[in-house]
Amino acid sequence: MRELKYAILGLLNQKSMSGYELSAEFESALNEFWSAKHSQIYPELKKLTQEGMITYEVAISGHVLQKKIYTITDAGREDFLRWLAEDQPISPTPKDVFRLRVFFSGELTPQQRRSMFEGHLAQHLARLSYLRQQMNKFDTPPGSSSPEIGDYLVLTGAIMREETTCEWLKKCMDLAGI
Amino acid sequence: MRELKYAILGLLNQKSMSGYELSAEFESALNEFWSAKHSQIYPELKKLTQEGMITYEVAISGHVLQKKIYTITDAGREDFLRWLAEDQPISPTPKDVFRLRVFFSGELTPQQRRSMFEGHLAQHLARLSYLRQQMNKFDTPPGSSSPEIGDYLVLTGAIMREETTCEWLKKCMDLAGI
DNA sequence: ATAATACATGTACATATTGACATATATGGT
DNA sequence: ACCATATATGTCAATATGTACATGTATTAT
Repeated sequence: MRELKYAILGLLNQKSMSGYELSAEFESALNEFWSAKHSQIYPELKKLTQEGMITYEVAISGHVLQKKIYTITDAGREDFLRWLAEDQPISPTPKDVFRLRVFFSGELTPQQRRSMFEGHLAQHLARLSYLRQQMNKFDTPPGSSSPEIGDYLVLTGAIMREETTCEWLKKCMDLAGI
Repeated sequence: MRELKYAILGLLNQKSMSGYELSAEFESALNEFWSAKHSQIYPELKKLTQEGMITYEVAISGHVLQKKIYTITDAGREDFLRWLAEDQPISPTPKDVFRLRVFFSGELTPQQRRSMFEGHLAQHLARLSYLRQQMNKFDTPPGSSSPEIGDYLVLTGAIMREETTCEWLKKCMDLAGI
C-alpha cells in the first residue's frame, strides 16, 4: 500500500518539483496507470515531509507568489528503491464499470447495446489515436539503460491495451449481433 | 457512482440470493472486473433494503442457522435498468501498480528488472490458462439474446486482455534487453 | 467423536479517493 | 484596464474499500 507515496517519491527522484507540477505529472506522464488530485497530493507531501522522505525550499513565482519545491532525501530514495525492487504478486483485476455493464447487457435492447458499444469504441479509438501521437516524442526507441525506457515501456503497453480493447468492442458488436 | 449498488441489483435481478452467495459471485463470475468483500456487501444490502430497492425473506439452513434471501423489487429493477441504459463516458484508466513500477524501472539493475518481468509473466500466464479453461463452460457460443451473452462477452474480453498483457511483458523483456 | 472447512452475518477502524469549498497571484490577450 | 486562464496551496466532507475483529452453525472427512 501507500502507492501514492511511492508514485510521488519516484517522480521526485527524477526531478525536484512543486505540488502543482506533481499534479500536472499525474495528469500527463502517469495518466495511463495512476491518478491523484491535488487534494490528495498536498496532504501526502506534508506527511512525507514529516516522515523525512522529502524536504522543500520556498521559491517565488513572479513577485510574491510562493511555491514549495520538494526534493527527495536519502532516506526517501532508499525507501523508494526498496519498494521498487520488492517482489509483489499481481494485483487483483481492477474494477471496470464498463465491463460490469457488458456483463449485464443481456437486459438491454439491441438498439441500446449498439449505442453502448459504439459510444465506447469511438472513445477508445480517440484515446488510441492520442497515444500513438504521444509515441512520436521518441524519435528512436530509447536504449535499455536510457532514463526514458520506463516511459517508453508503459506507453507501448497502453497502446497495446487500447488496441485490444477496440478489437474486443468490435467483437462484442459482432457476437451480440448488432 | 454507487457501482456496488448496481452490481448487487444486477445480480439480484438474475436470481434471488443471500449476502453470502452474492459474496461468492463477486469472487467468481464478477472477479474479472469487480470485487467486494462481505464487509462492504452486508451494509450495502441493509441500505438497499431501507431504500426499497430490495426485500428479503429469512430462510433456515440446517436446523437453526438463518440466512436472508434478498429479492429485487420493481423499484430496484427500474433503477437498475435506468443505470444500465445510461450513456456514460469511459472511466479514467484504472490504477495499476505494476505499470507504475515499470515506469520507474530504469532505476533497477538488469537482474532486478528481469525478475520483475518474469515473475509477472508467469502469474499472467497462469491466469490466462485459468480463463481459457473457464471458456469450456460454453459448449457453444451463446446466442445474442441468451442470458449467458454478458458472461461470454466479458470472459472473451478478459482472455484478450491477458493475452495482450503477456505479449506486452515479453516485449518489455525484449526492449529492456534482458 | 472430532477436526477442518464451508456457510452465514455482522461491526469497527484505517486508509484511499473524489468533489467541493476556499483563497490568492501571474500571465497573456484584447 | 480588464478578463480569462494558468499557477499555486490548502481544507473538508462524503464515499469507497480493505483488514481485522467477532460470533455462531452446518457439513464432510478422518
